Amino acid sequence: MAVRPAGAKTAEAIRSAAVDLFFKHGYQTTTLREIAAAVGIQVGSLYNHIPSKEKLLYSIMSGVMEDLLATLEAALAPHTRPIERLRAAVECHVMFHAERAREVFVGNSELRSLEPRRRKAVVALRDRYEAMFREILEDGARAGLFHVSDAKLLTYAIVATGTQVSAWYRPRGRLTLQQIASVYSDFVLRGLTNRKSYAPFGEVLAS
Amino acid sequence: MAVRPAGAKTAEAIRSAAVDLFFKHGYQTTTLREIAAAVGIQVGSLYNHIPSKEKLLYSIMSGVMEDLLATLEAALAPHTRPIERLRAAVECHVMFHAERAREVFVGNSELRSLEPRRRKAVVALRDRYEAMFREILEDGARAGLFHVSDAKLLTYAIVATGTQVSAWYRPRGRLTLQQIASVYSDFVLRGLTNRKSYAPFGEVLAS
Amino acid sequence: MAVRPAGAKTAEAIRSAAVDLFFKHGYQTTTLREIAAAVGIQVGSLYNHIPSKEKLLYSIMSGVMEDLLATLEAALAPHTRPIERLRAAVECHVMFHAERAREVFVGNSELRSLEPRRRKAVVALRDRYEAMFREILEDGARAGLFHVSDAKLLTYAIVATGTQVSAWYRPRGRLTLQQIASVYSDFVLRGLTNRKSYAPFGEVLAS
Amino acid sequence: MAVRPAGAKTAEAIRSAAVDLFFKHGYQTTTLREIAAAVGIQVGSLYNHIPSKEKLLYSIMSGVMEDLLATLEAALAPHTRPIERLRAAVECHVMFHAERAREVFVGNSELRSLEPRRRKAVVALRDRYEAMFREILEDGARAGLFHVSDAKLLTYAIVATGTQVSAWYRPRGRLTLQQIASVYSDFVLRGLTNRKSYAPFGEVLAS
DNA sequence: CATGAATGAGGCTTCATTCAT
DNA sequence: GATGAATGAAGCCTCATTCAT
Repeated sequence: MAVRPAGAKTAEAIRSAAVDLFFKHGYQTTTLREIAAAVGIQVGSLYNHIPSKEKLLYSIMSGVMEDLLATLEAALAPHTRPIERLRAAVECHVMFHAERAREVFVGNSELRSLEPRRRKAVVALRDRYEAMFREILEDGARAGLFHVSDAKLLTYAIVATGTQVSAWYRPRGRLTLQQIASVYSDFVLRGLTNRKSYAPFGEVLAS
Repeated sequence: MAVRPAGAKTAEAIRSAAVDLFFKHGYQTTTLREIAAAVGIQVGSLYNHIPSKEKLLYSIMSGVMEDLLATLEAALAPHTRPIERLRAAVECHVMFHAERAREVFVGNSELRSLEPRRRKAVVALRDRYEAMFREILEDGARAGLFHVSDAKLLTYAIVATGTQVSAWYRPRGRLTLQQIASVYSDFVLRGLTNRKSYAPFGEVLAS
Repeated sequence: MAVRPAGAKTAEAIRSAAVDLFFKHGYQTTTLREIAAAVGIQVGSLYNHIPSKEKLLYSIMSGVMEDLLATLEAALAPHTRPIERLRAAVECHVMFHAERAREVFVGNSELRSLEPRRRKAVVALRDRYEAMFREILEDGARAGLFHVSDAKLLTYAIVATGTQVSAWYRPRGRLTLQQIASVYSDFVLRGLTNRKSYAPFGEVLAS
Repeated sequence: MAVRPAGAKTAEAIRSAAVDLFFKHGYQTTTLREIAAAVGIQVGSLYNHIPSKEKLLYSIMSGVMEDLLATLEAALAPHTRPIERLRAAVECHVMFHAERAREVFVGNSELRSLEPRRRKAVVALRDRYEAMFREILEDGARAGLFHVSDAKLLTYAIVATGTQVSAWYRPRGRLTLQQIASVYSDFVLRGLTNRKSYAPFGEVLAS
C-alpha cells in the first residue's frame, strides 16, 4: 500500500484499488480517501483520473459487464447443440465469476448506487446476458432436449447459481476452477434433462 | 407516508419503515431523517425507540434470520424421507424469500454494515440454516437417492437459487407463490436425482 | 464574537453576521466557517437555520429589496406633486442606502452569485423600484416641470447617485444623514429643473 | 472560444479572457481552468505568462486605472474654463466607462480581492482620478459658476453617475455613445449651475 | 512553451447522535 | 415521548499552484 505508481499507471491503480475496496466494504462505505491512500496519492489527485466517485463505479460496472458478455459470446461460438452450448455457458459463467469475483460482485451489488441513466445502461447489458441463457433453454426445449417448466425462472436460477460463486471463491481453495465449474454445469444439465417429475401435482406450468 | 402512528406502535412503524428504505436504497444510503419522515416524527425522537442505526439494522437482520430458521424447522417437522424433506425445504425457502422479500434481501446484502460481533451472530444463524440443507443432501446421498458431487457447492447453489427470488418477486405477478416454489423444487430434485452424468470427463469429484 | 446566543435568536444572529461578512469580504470570499464563528456555533449547526449558503444570500437580498420598496412607497404616499415626490424619493433612497448600507451594498454587488431563478426574482424587485423613479420623472416632464432628455438614463443616474452612498457612509461621519440627503436631492432637482441647455449641439434626444 | 493563439499573443489572450470572465462571473468565481479553456491551453501553461491569479487581476485593474487617468488628462488638456472642463471630464468619464465597460467594471467591483498592498496602489489611482473632478468643481465654485453645496459628495455623485454606465452599456444599443455622454454631462452641468435652491430649508451646508 | 499529474488546503453540506426543554 | 438545536466528524469535490518531462 502507498507505493507511488509510475505516471500513466495511476488510472489503472485507482480502478484496481476501487474494485478491491468496493468489494470489501461496499461502494457507499468506501471513501475516496481510502482509495487514494491505497494508491499512494492525495484525494484531490484522484480527480486527474476520474470525473467522480460514481462514474468510477460506473466504469467498473459497465466494463465488467461488457467483458462478461464478450467472454460468453466467445465461449459459445464453437458450439451449436443446446447441451454443449448450455454446458459452455454455465462453465464460462462460473469461471468468469470466480476469476473476476471482486469486480463481478461489485457489479451485482451496487446497481442501486448508480444514478438512473447509468443504472439503466448496466441493467440493459445484464438483460442481454440473461437473454443469451434463456435462448439456449428455449432452443433446447424446442428440440425436446430440456424440460423447461418456466424459462425465465430457470434462467434466473442458473445465473444465480453461478453468480454467488463470486461471493465465496478464493484462488487456491479446496477445488480447482474447472472442478467448480463442472459441479455446477453438471447439476444444471441433470436438472434440465431429467424426464421424471417430482412435482406433487405434475407439471403445473406452461412456459 | 408520514401518518403519525398511535403511541406504542411507533417502534413497529420505525422497523417497518427501515426495512422498506433499507431494501429500496440500502442501509448506508438511508438516513435516519428519511426513516423519521416516513414515520412522521423528528430524527431525535427515533432515539426513544432505537439505540442506534446499526442496532436497528441488526434487530431486523437477526429477527428475519430467526424467523427463517423457525419456519424451516416447522416445514421439515412432518417429513422424514430425504426427497420430501428437500422438496419441503426448497419450497419453504423460496416462499419465505418471496413473502418477506424486503427483510430477507436486506439480511443478505447488509452483512458488511454490521460491526464484527453482531455480524458474526447473524452469520452463525445463516450457517445453521445452510447446514440444514447440507444435511438433507448428505442424508439423501447416503441413502443412494441423490447424486451429490459436492455437498457444500450444491447447497450454495440451491440456497442461491431461492435467495434471488427476494430480488424480483412481486405479489400479483405472473405466477403464484406455489407455482414459483414448484418450479424451483422440481428443478433441484431433478438435478439431484438424475443418474446420468453430463460431465465431459465423468465424475471428477468426491465430496 | 462567539458569545453563544439564546435559542431562537440564532437565526437572526446568522443573518446579521452574514450581512456583515458579505459586506466586508464579499459573498464568495466569506466562508460558512466564518459566519458560524461570528455567531459562536459550529458550521454544521448553521443548517438548522438555513437551507444553503446561497439561499441565505437570497433571503438577505430579497428582504432588503422588499423593505426598500415598502419604504419608498410610504415616503411617497403623502406627496402628489412631482417636485415634492422626487425630493421625497431621492431623500428616502439616500437615507435608506445610508442606514442599511451593508445589506443594500450586498444587494447591489452579489446578484451574480444567485442562481438564475432567484436572481430574476431580485432583479424584478429592483426593476419595480427603478420604475417608480422613472414614473416621477415622466410625470414631471409631462407637467412641464422637469427637463428630461432621457428618462431611463436619468433614472439610472439618480439611483446610482444614491446607491453609492452605501459604499462609503459611516454613522457619525462629517455630515448628518439629512444633510447628505439634501445635498443629493438638491442636486437632482436643480439638474432636472434647469431650463438652460449646456449641450454643445442643443437637445439631441427625444425621451 | 479555444482557438489557439499564435505564440507571443498568448499573454494578451489570457488578459482578455480574464477580463471577460471576471466581468461576467466575478473574480472569485472565475477559475484559472476557465481562463485557460477560453484561451485554448491547459491550466499549468498559464503560469508561463502570469505570476498568479491575483497579480493577473492587479495588472488588469491598475492598467485600466492608468489608462483612465491618462485619457482624462488628455481630454482636459485643451480646456481651461470650468464649464468646458467639467463637460469634457464627464463625457470622457462616461465614454471610457462605456467603451471599456468590462475592464472598468472589474476595476470597480474587485478591489476587495486584491491583497492590501496592491489594493492601496489601485485606490491611490482612483483617488487621484476623483481629485481631478473635485478640483474642477472647486475651481468652478470659486469662479462663481457652480453651486457646490459639498464638493466631495457631488464628486461622488458625478463619478457614480458615469461609473454605472459600465454595468449596462452595450454597443449598438438604443443610443450612441455621444448621446449617452451628452445626457449625463448636460444633467450634471444643469445641476451645478442652477441658482435656484430646492432645499426646503435653504442652503444647509458649507463645502 | 505546453502538458499532465500531483499537492494540500479548504469549501459546502450531510449525518448520527445528544440533550435541554 | 417528542422536539429543535447543537455537535463534530466526515464526505465529495474544487482549486491555485508547482514541477518533471
